[in-house]
Amino acid sequence: MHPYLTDNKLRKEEKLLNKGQFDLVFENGSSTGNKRIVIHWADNGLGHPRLGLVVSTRYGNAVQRNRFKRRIREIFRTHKNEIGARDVVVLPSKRPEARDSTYEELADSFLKLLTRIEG
RNA sequence: GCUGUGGUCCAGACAGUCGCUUGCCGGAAACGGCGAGAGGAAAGUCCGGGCUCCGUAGAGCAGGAGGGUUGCUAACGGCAACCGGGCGGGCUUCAAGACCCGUCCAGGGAAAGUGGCACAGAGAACAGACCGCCUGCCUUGUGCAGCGGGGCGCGACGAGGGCCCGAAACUCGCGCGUUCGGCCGCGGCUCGAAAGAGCGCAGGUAAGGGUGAAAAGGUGGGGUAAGAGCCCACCGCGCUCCUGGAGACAGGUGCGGCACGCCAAACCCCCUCCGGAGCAAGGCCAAAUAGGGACCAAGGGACUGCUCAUCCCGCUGCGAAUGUGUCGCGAGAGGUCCGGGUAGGCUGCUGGAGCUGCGGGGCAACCCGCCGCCUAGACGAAUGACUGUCCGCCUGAAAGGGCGAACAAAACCCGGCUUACAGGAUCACAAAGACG
RNA sequence: CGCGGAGUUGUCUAGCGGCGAAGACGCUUGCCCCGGGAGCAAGAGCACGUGGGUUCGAGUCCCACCUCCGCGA
Repeated sequence: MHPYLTDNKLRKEEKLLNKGQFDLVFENGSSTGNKRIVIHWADNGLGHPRLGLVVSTRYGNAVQRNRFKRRIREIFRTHKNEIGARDVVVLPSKRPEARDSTYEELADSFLKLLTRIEG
């Protein structure tokens, strides 16, 4: 068991921090999504998952974009030992439902997509 | 009291759990403990500054910005007070002006130059005679009034038309009003085959009609052939002088009979201001690789504009028994240090034109003094999730249920402006004048 | 952070301060054809991003705002 999986923290090492790390996921990984969020993932061989977030300005203003990122971060933090050793990049869907989703709806979507990835 | 306008303030509160960024403390580290952690607009990036680097003798040209006055300010296109003007209202009055109240104003210059003023109208910027009015002349030229048509304007009008409804334009009709002028007829004359053309001439006159956004001062009186600032009074306007004011300006005397239409958010002129770039500025530390320089080690030369490559001599190793010389073969071509500098890291980075309270100055904007306080500093970029109590709002008869992120998030820092915003608190004003 | 440009019918563009805002494509109807396309003819079409201001008069000039596109570090 990797030590990062024994707690509920979210360190800087558990995030994607530069363009190279993002590009690896987009070029070598797979993707799936529903009407609220889209997930790209790829195995990273580190023994723990890492999270990346991409939210374009088309999603909304700065407050709405930050709120989306914080909620996804919270969901990732509380479920990170169910994801496996993967890099995961989460984007909001372009569908209008994505814009005013509640925290429960986002968490529900994320966990459903997670089972699809495991399968 | 209601309502409206403007200013100021708040932007649910408290407690807890799991997390995020950061300061201090402990620790070798992992990590732990204690504390701090978005806004009134942080936004738009529309102005102005600080700060940093670069440039710079001084001045000007070009370009850009501003524009009543005085003040405030680090500065401003900001703010305050005042001045002037427009609009609306009140009072007085026949009506206005003056006076009072509210509100708005990018509010220098059109007597420096250039340019524009469509349509209508006779004439539109050293104006202009269409009708009318007046005078004179002749070859005496639609007599006057009216009615109708046509034209034009108006209409909670009708029909058509019309994007779903319903308007507008447009067409037709109806009604009302209006029309300088034969634009036409009732209704003429001359010329001409007809179509059609014409139906006094020369002057004066800017009062009247009519067009227009605007017609070249207004009202009243005198005057005249009719008229006219032609003359006079008042008002307006311009100029001189005097007085008051810090000034914009205001008041007054005198003069001028009117010159100076409007547009500078048209070119332009005048005055004032502006060197450029921006924290990805700038500074410090500084890997790998490549390249530069110096010294040491053996390097030097030829070729070439220079470099590489190539060639020659030399060095080092091996071989020809050995030494000197000579010949052959092969290999090596490095080490140390220095500076620039990329990735990366650190810094700039938050204590400041700072905030609070009290006192003082000023009509105010704002300024001065003293006490106290420290209040975000991230960099794929920190505030999220959940629970409870109270509070507010919505719904409901109640119990209960729902909502509480409305707008919108620092990115070097300030001062403004502009724009967005659920709801709440609070203060000021609402007059002049009249009535009770 | 610093800048630039553009918003005019369904689409793409014109448009001296004075209009019923113009053109092409598209659309509708008719002719032609067995039918379609092309061609010819006729026709319809309430488009000046929003709000103020200057002016007698604004699509045009000025100011503020909104939206979109683009550039530099």
